[in-house]
Amino acid sequence: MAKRKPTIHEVAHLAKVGIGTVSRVLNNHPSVRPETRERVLAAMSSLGYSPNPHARRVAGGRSYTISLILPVISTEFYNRLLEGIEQVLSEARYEIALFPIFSPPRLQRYLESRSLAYQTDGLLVASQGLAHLLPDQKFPTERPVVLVDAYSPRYDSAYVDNRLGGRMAAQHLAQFSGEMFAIQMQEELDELMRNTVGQERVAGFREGLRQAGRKLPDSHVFISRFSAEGGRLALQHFMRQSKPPYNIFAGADLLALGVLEEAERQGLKVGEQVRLLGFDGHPWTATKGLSTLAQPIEEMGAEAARLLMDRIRGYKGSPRAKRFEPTLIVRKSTQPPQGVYAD
Amino acid sequence: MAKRKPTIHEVAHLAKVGIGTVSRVLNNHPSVRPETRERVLAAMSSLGYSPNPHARRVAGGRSYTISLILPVISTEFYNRLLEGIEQVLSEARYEIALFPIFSPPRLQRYLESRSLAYQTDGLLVASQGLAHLLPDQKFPTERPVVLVDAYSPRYDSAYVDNRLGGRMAAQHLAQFSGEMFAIQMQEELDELMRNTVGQERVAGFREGLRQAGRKLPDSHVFISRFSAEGGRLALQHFMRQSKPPYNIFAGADLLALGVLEEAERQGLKVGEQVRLLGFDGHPWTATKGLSTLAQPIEEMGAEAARLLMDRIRGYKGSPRAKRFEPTLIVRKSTQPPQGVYAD
DNA sequence: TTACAAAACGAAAGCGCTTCCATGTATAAG
DNA sequence: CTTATACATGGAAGCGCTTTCGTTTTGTAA
Repeated sequence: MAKRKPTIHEVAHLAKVGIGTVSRVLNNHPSVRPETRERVLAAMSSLGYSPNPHARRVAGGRSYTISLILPVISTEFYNRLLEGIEQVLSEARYEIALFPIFSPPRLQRYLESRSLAYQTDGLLVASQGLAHLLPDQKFPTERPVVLVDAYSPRYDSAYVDNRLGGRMAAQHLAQFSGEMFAIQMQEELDELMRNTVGQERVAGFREGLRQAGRKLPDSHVFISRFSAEGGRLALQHFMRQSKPPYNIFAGADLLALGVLEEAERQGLKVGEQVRLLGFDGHPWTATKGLSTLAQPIEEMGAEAARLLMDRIRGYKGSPRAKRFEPTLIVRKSTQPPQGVYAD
Repeated sequence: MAKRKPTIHEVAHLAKVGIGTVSRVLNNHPSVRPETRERVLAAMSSLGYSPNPHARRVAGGRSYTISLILPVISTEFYNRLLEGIEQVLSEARYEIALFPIFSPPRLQRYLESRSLAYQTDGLLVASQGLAHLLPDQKFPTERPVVLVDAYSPRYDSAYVDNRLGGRMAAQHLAQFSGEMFAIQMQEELDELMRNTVGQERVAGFREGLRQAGRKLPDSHVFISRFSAEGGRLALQHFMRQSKPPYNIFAGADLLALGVLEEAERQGLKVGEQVRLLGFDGHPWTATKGLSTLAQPIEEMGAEAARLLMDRIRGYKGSPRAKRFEPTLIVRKSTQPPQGVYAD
């Protein structure tokens, strides 16, 4: 028999206070004297107390949980996003329930009124173009909804300016001689992932190149699924049409990784015959010497969480959008003329 | 203002019964007269009532939720698995909380005592080799644990015999002339995904080929990440070493898909110059004419859910293992001598 | 020191359920 | 027709919290 968990009453008794005070300590209510709070905290840790979240939910009339709806790809991106979200929400003693979208019917079920997603106090939606799937492009819920890594005029959103990222890539790569190439990622899961991210980045890239007076023929854009192997195929494809040097803007670090692998296999020197710029700024790019456009993923997640908490706390204004910009990090894959590239 | 949700009291009042009876109807308690039950059910639907799960949890002392811990790959597989699990659990009025393992530290956090995963009534773990990460190879929880798509002597498990699948593949492909090849999938996420599935399938394949007196040189095994593009690279690799026909056992349908794509690109006729056998039995293999070893994924999920429910209901016996076998489905990618392959 | 507002606190009243116990009703046995 | 037994039911108690309300304590100004 597992010994029963201690309750708020035992803590109150041990700390010689009422249960109301214990609850106030739990919820960071201001009117508790510091020394009382200390005493309560001490009692808690000596008993190994942790509050029963279910009781909290029924008493509070809220679930103290939010739903995060996200696609099942790009592990690393979503891991970082979650990191940022969690940080903000845990301060508010909120939990996150994850809803990976495995398929369109499943999304529908998530949004049905009996499901867990529906029982939460708010929705964080991290899927581009998800709204397109829904009637009226609106989520069928009374609860607040915030988009993250996506933009819509109907909802609060926190997103990165991918188009700008593309232009920054162009600006950076334009310094080099040789032809320009791009790898555009394309998600496959039918409508669900009507992800415009890949398009936007490459569109920005194209735009930037035009401004710089450089060309990007359609045949120099390789459309790839989101995998390292896609990057390898892309480089093979480019090698079939042109001679080095190749200036390649990979729509994502993972694609760039594949290019690195294939370049090594083909004996091409990265930084000279292959100049390569990724997108995402994942930690491992540092050790690989990969230049990249770093996205402030964690901050974006944190901001989205804040927007949602504001709504949950009753904020009623019109939708707010928080736009983030990527940061260029230059490493040896785009062997810079000198140090960090300056604007 | 959203109108307050109806409670059990309103239902009781409308149906002219006590709240106890309503609760009994909710929980399928046997001692409710059919006509009373009807009346209560009618009242519920006329009020649009649905029970408050949080209240249920605090009153019942259980969370009526189980955790499903799963890797972030192979969407399709886990979608189907979830389908099977859901079916069983929803009958028992249980919810599923999903915990995708984005990274090892995150797994640790999931298992920490304050987290949601810990608050649930049981764990369903769908990750090969996950246990290896943990001290003593045991999950740090008092709650029942059931493995799905994985086996361990310490826990109840439901799994598919991958080795057998490999042998079946060998038996099937051995009818053809030409050299043998295999694509072995390998997960990348460090320890986390120490997934032996790919190995087992290929090991079984090798074993079966040996019994059939056929060879599988090491150089004919291409180790690939889990992506369609991996399959394309594999075929390129095989083409560099040998001439057609190629008899290829792809460790997964997704890899086989890549082989199909590359074969078309290279102008190789599938079923003649390239004989290809997948693994998984995903629905789309039918339209692609891909032969495959179908796994009873949904059934496996359902069975795992049943094992877990048994434990939650108090079953105390020693670990039970439920083994499933794949089924060979022959299509035109392994142009059969005649109809369906018979044992 | 007294007077009074503000801050800190204890305890009671819920939150919406499950479960238990007492009561009532129908059926079987005597 | 009576007594025993099972089944059906209503309602109170209780799950562990939050929140409100009223009381006590503290701090501050007179």
